[in-house]
Amino acid sequence: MDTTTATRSIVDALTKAIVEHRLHPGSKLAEQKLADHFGVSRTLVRQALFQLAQKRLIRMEPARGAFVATPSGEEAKQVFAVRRMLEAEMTRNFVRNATKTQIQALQEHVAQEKAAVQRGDVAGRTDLLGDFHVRMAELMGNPVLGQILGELISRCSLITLMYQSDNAAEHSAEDHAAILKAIVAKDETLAVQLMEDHLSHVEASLTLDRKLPNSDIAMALA
Amino acid sequence: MDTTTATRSIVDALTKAIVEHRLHPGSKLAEQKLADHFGVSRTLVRQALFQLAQKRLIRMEPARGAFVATPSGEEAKQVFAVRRMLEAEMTRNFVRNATKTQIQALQEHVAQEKAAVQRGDVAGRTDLLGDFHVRMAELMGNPVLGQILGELISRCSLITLMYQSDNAAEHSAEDHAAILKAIVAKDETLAVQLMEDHLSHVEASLTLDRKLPNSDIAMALA
DNA sequence: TCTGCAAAAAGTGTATACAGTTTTTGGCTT
DNA sequence: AAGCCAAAAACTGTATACACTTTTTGCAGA
Repeated sequence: MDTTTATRSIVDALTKAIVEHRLHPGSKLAEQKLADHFGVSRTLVRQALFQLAQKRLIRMEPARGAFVATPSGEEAKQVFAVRRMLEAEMTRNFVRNATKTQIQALQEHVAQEKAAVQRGDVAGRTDLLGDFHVRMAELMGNPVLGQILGELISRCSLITLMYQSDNAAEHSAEDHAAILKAIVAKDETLAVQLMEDHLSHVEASLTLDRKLPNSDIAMALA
Repeated sequence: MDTTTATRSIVDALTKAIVEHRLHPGSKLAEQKLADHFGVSRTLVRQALFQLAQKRLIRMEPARGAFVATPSGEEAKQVFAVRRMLEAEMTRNFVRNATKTQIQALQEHVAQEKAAVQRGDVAGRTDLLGDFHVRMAELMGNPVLGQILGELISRCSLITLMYQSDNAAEHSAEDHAAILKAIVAKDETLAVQLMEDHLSHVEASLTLDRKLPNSDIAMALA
């Protein structure tokens, strides 16, 4: 197993746990415990933690260790702002250049989303809803964009968990379907508009102005 | 010295060396040599290398070590595409929201660029030309955007080195001045257009279709 | 019972050791 | 002289050791 693979699997496992909300914002991530759990030494765990810190999914405090990140409302707004910038243009390019096969791939994806929503599969739904955006980026043949968006979307999962007020996320699947419809109709302006609206809706459904939602509390309970 | 600080200074030193072209694409970065040079153990060097790998400034090959990255022409195009997406919108927002103080800050920056160009300070010039864009992002009060752009711009430094045909970079200072003029005039459309053109010019000045410019050669000579 | 403090426990930060792999070296054959 | 193979050197990947810091524990005193 080459060096990246071992570390990579730890990064992936922790990312999944954070994004799927099995690890709560503010939780302590003790190196030895993780090492025992994964059956490796602290060395590999530390490598993984540094990578997660760079992706802003955790934060590291000197001599105190790693904690699941607790993004501020400010940061949340910034993340959404960047997403709107990227995804509006991405959508525009997609309408212009997408092949039938690519559109079909997205249609299948949206169908999967609907299925997950209908059977009440929360974890799968969250996964798929985020993947819709990453998928689109990848289909555009721009992995650089795809990776950046992927990281922003991971951060959004954390943000959503921390600030979600109602479960507006359920409407996302419908938003995606509407966007796709505009894409099929080659209506560039509408598709872009719907994408921007979609992201704004998600952001608006959060109560980003809440005062330190639960970071201290979560840490106290950890 | 907390853990991040030691590693951070190594990351910064290596980033600077790569961006300023003192380390050429494809060069081997042997851990022990770096450790000796910085007066630390391989542990900290490895941490730094992993961070640089995540920023795509180096690549790590299993059991073979770290090498200064040799981005492909494809990747270069993708990086520029993402930059255009982000910076077009950034410019638009800047025109709308920038305060006089912020505009003044940019004007001073452009003046510094001109000075560096006139006195033939290549290293300083390269630095400042990239910083113009990062500065603008930071002035917008969006550090998330600033960090992403900063990383893209670092990658562009590498790309520019690998593929630059003529020294069109010298025109960048003029481009910046023109963009700023449009910003001062509050001409949103023009400013955005000039920014897009500027990035396209830089990209066009590169010969991205060259076949593996020098990666093998550089590695052979390393 | 509550506060304060010191000792112990747990945890992080860095260096080093060691196993396994890749690269280099040097001589042997053709 | 060129090519090839084996031994040596160099290097990476992971674990462990150890110093130092933070947190917890438990007891003494008010």
